[in-house]
Amino acid sequence: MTAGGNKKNGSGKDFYERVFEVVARIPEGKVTTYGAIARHLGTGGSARLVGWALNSTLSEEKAGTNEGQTMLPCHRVVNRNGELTGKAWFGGDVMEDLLRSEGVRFDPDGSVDMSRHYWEP
DNA sequence: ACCGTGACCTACC
DNA sequence: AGGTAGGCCACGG
Repeated sequence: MTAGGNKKNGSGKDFYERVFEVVARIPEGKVTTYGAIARHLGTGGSARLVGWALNSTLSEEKAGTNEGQTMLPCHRVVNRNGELTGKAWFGGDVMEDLLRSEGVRFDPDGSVDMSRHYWEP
């Protein structure tokens, strides 16, 4: 984790907070894409930052900073292809199970039905 | 201040 | 139609 395992506390939560808000606003049974979020934030072409932001936020959550409601439904965030990219980060099939629990339909390939569950900020 | 990395996306060949 | 390459912004060291 040269640059992945970050832990910025104090200043620099600008981007993370923004992503957190958007992702937290995702309705149940709906999924959005990194690019859409990035574009909404203004980062536009830097969709990777969104995923990175989630990673950082997750780090905080894991650290125990989740005083209020630090539940970031990263499982509702997928790539442009509808694939659960961060599935590995979740720890196996937790992501898929969560989405399925919400009523999300999965394609035979294992991707989410963007046509029915695509939500845009 | 620069380089390297990152859960991506778009464009060109 | 498929594959490859580059780009974008942000953060750590």
